[in-house]
Amino acid sequence: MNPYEPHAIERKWQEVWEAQRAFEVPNPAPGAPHNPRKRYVLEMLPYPSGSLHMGHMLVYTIGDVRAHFYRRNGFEVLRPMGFDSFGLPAENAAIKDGGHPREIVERNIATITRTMKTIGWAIDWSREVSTHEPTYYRWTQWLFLQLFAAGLADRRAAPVKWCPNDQTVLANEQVKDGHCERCGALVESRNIEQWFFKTTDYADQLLDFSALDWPERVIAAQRHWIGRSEGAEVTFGIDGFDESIAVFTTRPDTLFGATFFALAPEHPLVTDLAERAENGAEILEYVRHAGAKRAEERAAAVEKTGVFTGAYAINPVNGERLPIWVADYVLMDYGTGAIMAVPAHDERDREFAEKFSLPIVTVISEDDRLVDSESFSGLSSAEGKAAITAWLAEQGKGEPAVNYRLRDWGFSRQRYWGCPIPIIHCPGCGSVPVPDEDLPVLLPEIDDYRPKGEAPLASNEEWMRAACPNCGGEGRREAETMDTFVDSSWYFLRYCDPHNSETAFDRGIVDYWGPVDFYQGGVDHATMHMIYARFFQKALADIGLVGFREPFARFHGNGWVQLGGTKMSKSKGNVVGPDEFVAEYGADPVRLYILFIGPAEQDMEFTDSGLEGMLRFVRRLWRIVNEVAETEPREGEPGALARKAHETIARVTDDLGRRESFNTAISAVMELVNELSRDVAAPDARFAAEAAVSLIQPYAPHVTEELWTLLGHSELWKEPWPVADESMLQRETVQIVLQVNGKVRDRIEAPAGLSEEALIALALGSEKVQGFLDGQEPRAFVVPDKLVNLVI
RNA sequence: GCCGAAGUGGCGGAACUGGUAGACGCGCCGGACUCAAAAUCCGGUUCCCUCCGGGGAGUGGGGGUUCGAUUCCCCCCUUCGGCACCA
Repeated sequence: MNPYEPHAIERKWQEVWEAQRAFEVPNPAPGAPHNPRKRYVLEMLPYPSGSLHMGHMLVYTIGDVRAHFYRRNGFEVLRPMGFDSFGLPAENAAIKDGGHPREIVERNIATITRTMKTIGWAIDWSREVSTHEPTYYRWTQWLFLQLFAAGLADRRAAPVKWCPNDQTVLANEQVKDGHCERCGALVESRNIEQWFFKTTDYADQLLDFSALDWPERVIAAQRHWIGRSEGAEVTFGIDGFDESIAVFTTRPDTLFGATFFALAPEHPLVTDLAERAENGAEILEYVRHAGAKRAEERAAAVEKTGVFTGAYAINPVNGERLPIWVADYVLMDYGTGAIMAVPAHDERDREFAEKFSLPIVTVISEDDRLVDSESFSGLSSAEGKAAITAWLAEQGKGEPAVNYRLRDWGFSRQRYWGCPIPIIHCPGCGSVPVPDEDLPVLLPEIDDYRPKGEAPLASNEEWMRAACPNCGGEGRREAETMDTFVDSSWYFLRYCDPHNSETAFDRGIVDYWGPVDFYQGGVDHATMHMIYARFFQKALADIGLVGFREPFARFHGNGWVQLGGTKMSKSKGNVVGPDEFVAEYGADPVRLYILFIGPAEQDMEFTDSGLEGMLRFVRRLWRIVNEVAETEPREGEPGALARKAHETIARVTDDLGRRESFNTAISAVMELVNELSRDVAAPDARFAAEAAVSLIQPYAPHVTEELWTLLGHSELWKEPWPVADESMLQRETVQIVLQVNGKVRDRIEAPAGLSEEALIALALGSEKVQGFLDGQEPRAFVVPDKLVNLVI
């Protein structure tokens, strides 16, 4: 028997696969219909901002097991790979380590690719793309222009989040707890002109998850992020003035309980009111003070603050005068920036009312009925909402309204390392698209790309000057670049047709492969990438570029891989990559172990001793299969071992297919190997060995390929997935558990398929059972072939 | 505060449809092999009691449904994750 030498074996088979282009898959002929026997297996593409970590090891091994499993089950499997190489992660890494982002990124891509190949993942490398390559971002620009032409992208002034450290605007989605999602700096609010995608146009469509097989936690996160609220927009007059102010409320049923009115400090009416107020200076001082506060501070304020304007709003339902306050707990960028305050039924309004001794009027009773609400009294809260909204509409003082928490996606960045926005600003014609034939707008080389608060490209005067494509006059290029999430919003479409130089992708090819059947990645992208990509897909479908509206039919989130009890992170310096482990143990044991630790969707702890245990298993498998190959089997009928092998085939097939339970499939094969090890000369030992090797192949493709050869076969990766023989799953005898009053008292072997009566008779015949019956006549509950419970 | 996920041996976890709780692995204990060790192999390993036949308890806590509950229902506790002055 040769010793198990993982590195030699792995190199050998990787070379065979590469020479055979084993995992490349051709595109369909033009006009081919959608293929139901295809599987698009995809994992989120990596940022090449460093090397691979154990989280990548997990994600891509999950995808790899799926790719092998479905390929061997006769599906045409598309399993591509690429790099999300533009954007802040790569640029910040470049700034930190010195050098040009392109050099850093391309060096990292080379390193990562090498690692991926030593791990032996079954990737179609012919489809590799990197988002920073002009051949890719040309089409990112082109798709942007399609959305721009469709009115789904525009440039306008709006309140946005600004990271003072990264010196750029951030999308709402990229702010976590008031801090920059990338660098952790406290984020500021600014009102500046920005490029937006109109994600809010798709808010309702994005709330439709009916076609998606996604984990509840991810759907819940998106639903909450989009945050649809139904209610009414109500118009309040202002006593003594012509102006009126609209408010949004989800509780029109509480309108009779409004006791004051509040405006956000940024509300345009505040300056008007301040001019006419005796305490105008005080009001303006409050506004200035509130504006200086960061959003985080404002939210964290322990006490409500505000200032009275001296003006009064008129409650449209009863004509009551409500004092108008300015208060910074009212946000300008939600609803209308003004609220009717109902302290009895809103906690924040109550706090404010208590602080400033404003009245509190209860209008909803304990049993959820309207009280003190004139003719509406007695209605339930739900009825009241409808009735009051209808009445307001009749009077022209309000209408039903819906508000969303979701904001439009601000996607322009004041940074260098990103896809240039292909727009020329012309004093006469406005924002003019760069014509298709002039794409891509290449990202120019510049010396100083560090963030400086305005777009670095703006300092390249030569590049900035461009003729207006419309009038030929002197224009200036858009100097901002796109958020990296734009690049990753369509990469899965480009993978389908990666070398197309005529267009971003051929619709027929994309419709053939799409949507992604299995998407795998971190749930931390639930409210960022996963929303943006859904928006893109829907927009592109409406433009007519694709024929399906959801990019990822199925999604599975994976947990964090922890090492040494703490979450691995660069800042803690405890990141150990797969490279080291693979170099020491070989790829197969690491691949097996990362999936064996526990359920893939849960956080897991990667331990050296656990990995060594897996190495033991692989060596054991090696030894036992070798012994089987070298041993002449005894003559005889297939018996218990063959049955165990068929049971294992059934279990592993179910685990990898329906259940997506990758850890238990390994356990099942271990059981089979344990059984086989007890008798390598059994008549069915060879069958059991072949089953074990074949079933574990998706996890450990190298060692199983070698063992498969040893067993006298070839090319296991092409071998059809084994099928369990149903007749072998039927046992002739079964173990019957005998219970008395629900407690196990005996276990007996009995022929399978006995009637209830026969089983009861057997149970009563057990001496142990008799001892617990005290001679009484029991009632019996029977689970055929399994259990008899006798109750006295 | 709201939403989501989860609590099972010393540890990671298994038990899929209400039917043998603890598969598989780590760790630990014992044995074989060895001059010895490592490696490997074999056996044991939820806890408590035991006259060694066995008996009792047990899946975060409390209640309920059921012949029977890790699994279903109600209440509570804890941990992790998302969102959070969103009217």
